[in-house]
Amino acid sequence: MDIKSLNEKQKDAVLNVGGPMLVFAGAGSGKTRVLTYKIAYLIEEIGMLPSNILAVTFTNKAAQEMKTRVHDLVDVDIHGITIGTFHSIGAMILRKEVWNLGWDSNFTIYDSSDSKALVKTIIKDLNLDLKMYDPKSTMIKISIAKNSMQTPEKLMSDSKNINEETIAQIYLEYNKQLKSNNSLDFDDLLVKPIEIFNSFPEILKKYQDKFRYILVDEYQDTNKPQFEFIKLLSKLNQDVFAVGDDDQSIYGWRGADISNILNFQNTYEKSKILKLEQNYRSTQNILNAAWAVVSRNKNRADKKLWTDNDSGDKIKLISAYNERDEALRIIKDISNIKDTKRESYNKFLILYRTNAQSRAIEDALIKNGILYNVVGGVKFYDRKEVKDVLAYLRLIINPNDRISFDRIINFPARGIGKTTIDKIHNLVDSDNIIDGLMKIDDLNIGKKQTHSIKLFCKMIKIYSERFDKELASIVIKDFLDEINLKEFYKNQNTGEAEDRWSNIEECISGIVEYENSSNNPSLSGYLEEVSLFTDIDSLNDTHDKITMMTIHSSKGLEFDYVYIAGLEKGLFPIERLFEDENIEEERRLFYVALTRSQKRVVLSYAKSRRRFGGEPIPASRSRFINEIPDELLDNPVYESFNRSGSNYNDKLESDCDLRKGQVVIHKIFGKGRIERIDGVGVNSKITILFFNNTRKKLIYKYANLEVVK
DNA sequence: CTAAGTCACCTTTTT
DNA sequence: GGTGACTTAG
Repeated sequence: MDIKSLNEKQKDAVLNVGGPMLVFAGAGSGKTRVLTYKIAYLIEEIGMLPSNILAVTFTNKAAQEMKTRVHDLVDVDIHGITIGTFHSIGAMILRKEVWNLGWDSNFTIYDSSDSKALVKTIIKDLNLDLKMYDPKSTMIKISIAKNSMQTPEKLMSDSKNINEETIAQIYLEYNKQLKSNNSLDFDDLLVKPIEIFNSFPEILKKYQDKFRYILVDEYQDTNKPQFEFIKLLSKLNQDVFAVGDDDQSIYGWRGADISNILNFQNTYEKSKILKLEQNYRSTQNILNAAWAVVSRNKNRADKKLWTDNDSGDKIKLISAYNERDEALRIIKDISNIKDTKRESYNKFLILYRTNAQSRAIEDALIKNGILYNVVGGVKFYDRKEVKDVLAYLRLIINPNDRISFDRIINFPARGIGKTTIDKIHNLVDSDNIIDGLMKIDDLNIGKKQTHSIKLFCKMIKIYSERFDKELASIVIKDFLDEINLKEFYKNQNTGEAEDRWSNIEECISGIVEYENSSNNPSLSGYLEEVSLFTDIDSLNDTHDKITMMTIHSSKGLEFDYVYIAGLEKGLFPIERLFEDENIEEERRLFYVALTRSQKRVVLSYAKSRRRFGGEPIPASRSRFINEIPDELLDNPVYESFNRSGSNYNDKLESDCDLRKGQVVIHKIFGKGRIERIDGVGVNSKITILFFNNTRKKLIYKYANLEVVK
């Protein structure tokens, strides 16, 4: 490894070993380089075993990248090193140790929709009003309690009224059922390891001895259990290397506590503090703008980024008529830069505050035939059809999992309705629902239903044995054949069903991919990977596509050209209805957005915006625009408004005009051929004969047709 | 019990 | 504009 390529501060951070250390690493200051060099240094120069190193990152993708980069830096085999997210490391520890708390190691990880489903059944079982205790907000309350490490008992004794008491009661029951389902939720992955460490000192000691040196990335976004986890593990050796930037703390709403980083020295006595303040990423103008914004915050550590880079382009402001116009103007600007500077689409990033904003932009990109990549939003593994298949796999691995059982006992339909399912739940008292059902001869339900249930259970049993012995990707195909899933979708004969089946096929290729990339593949390993997978993990910015995502997802990334859309009052900074508005966190979010850019930032806002597909609501520009000094803006007063931007007759639009005879895809009706077009422009009526032999007359601007080339 | 249709709610941000 | 929960006719 070549230490000479680091600047003085970075060298300090890398070479200083022994005792706790906190590095304030500003945006673009070479934080990842420091972390990878530090690990390389520990291994190559200090002689530490890779297996004694623990590195925590914020995403799986970051973990993977870090592994590869360390691998490239050292000559030693780094196979034994542990790099992962808090959640994946928690899951890893729990697979080994959670039997101490009464779970089986094949536990299922519930995502938020599973947790919500479980909360809902509990509210129903307790005969509570679903309006009063709505599953979603109850689940959020439980999650907040877990993340502040409050037990149901504590919540119960602290409760001031019957309402709070009931929440505590639901929480208690929720935990009980998680256990009998042999399942853990996301929060448990952080909290349960701590519970084990506190109850079994010898287990804690084992991990303290294993993880001699601990590195934590994005320390500003740690919450209470994460803070506690690191503190416990490092207690013996006091070798913690934390890297973060309080200005980029944007997960307060999820329990992240900025004081973890601001009070590092109180937690770890005799710790060293270092600041990386040279920015290698952005232009002077971008940094100045970012500074003007973030320096308004009161609750922050004292530091200031500087750069040797050129001043660069000024920040451009786009003022649009509405959200569709905003999208068009952004696309125009991108095409303009692409043509004049000969850039490819993968240099461009479009950011927004809420996922819902992506739709208008996506529509415009599709109409103009520009390829794009959207991160987040409706996630692949959250799609109904994919979740159904995963529920089968989860039940096969873990027959205690009633949430998955409920999901698929009657999918595809096998004559088991609500009444039957209720009876099953009342009759089967063993945690293992499959074994329980096999034992009972008379379920007090119809002959047909009994027969159907027995068949179902036998099938699950048979496949559970097969999955033990054979490769998952092979067994799953047989399994899907057996339940006739392909026919189920094919018989519906709609484009939508066809999409659903192709998603399932994609899911199967995901299993194959997993088996090829993992050195010890198993079905449960696959399921764990899938539960902890986030969209950002699969981001591929080498394709020639524009990338779009929320600002939250963009943390840690960099792009040449960054567009921040929807800078409007109420949208960004977002208006909170019931909570105090956390303007400082919103401002940090804006800071994160600005500092993603290497060359040029464009801010945009619309004068009216539709929400929930309803009527357009007038909007005004965000206060954040005013927080950037005029001299850093290209067009401070905002460009004079003319309607040409919102007309659809410019070059961009004409590229995708429809013609008779073309084959198009409609999201619901599927593929079809255009028979005739009446009228011109966005209001024209298009007659299409769809391939399922239905004929529809659609209006161009609403139909959202995609042309098949 | 099933399938198709209607309705309400939704939108902060995510592991 | 899209999803999931609930309703109603077979």
